Amino acid sequence: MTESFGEITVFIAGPTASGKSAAALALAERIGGEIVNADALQVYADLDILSARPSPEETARVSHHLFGFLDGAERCSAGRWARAAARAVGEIHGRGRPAIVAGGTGLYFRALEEGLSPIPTIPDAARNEAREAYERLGAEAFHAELVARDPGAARIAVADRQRLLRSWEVQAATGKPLSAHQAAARAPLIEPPAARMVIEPDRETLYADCDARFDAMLARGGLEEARRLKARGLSPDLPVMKALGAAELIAHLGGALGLEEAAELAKRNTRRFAKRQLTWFRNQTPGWPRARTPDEAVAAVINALQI
RNA sequence: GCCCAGGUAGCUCAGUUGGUAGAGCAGCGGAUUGAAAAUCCGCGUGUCGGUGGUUCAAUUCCGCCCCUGGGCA
Repeated sequence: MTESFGEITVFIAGPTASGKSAAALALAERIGGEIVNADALQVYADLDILSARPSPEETARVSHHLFGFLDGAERCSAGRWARAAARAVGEIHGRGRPAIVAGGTGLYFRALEEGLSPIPTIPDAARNEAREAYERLGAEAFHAELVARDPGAARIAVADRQRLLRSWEVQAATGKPLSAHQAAARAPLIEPPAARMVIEPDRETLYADCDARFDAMLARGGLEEARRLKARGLSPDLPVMKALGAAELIAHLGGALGLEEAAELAKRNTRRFAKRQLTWFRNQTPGWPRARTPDEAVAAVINALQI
């Protein structure tokens, strides 16, 4: 819209169904920006309807990046996403335009803005070894063994299988404790954002919107999308298989649940997820300004940019 | 109008032989360094329908009233 905005970055974060995409789109049109996805599941090509990806009409209006760019058989990660996002932001700036990073994955924003401790990609062999050891030892002994090698691992809860495995596999692959890696300095992957915003609707509205959106997904063919994903026969461990809605609908297609039941479960799990996101943003991004609606968010960002 | 049954957490209910109450589901708070839509930790949130009475003490017993469901008219 004007030249004055130039090569800046704006973050728009918020829980699922809070209207982030709409806000990002409106803002992009106002300031001539391009949008970069910061949502962990919207990166997968297999999830269009079920991850509420922007429509063709929307992507025709403004350039969108990092949506549906990975096959479901692949595994995204905070590091992988952050590198791709930094590249996308750089390219957008190369065109002299603002980059609007929008999504609901708090860790991704942090990885981009603050960086992650440098740790090499863990080969499958180490991952498998960790899982094998976990099965063999059981959580208790696995945790004890881990702490013996890396006292820093003591803060990981015994029941937190995922972090336990991560810690083990990093040590196995690099010969150095995860906590030592994490003590290393982190470097931001991009220049500091010119504005950051969290859309934080009131709880009742947000939950009602979560429920309504799932019904809309079903109406738009969500069940068919789940059927296609199920037909691929991918490993249930892959992130794409954990998508809210997809997981419940696939369970229904397998005969485990009635459709009504699956829908209720999907809505409930979506509400819980939205709550976890609110907790993250409340406590992990305390300095970011808040808005209750997409419109307020856009207005506040514009205002902040003009000061 | 009369007769039953019931009114306890947001919902469905349990319970207290009188000492102000607890389950499931829903919900709430927190952690978060490459699976993060993941993974994990913590928390009953309550005028026991209302009002009088009996009692040291009533959510519990008694009376009356209100509400809901069923039956009879």
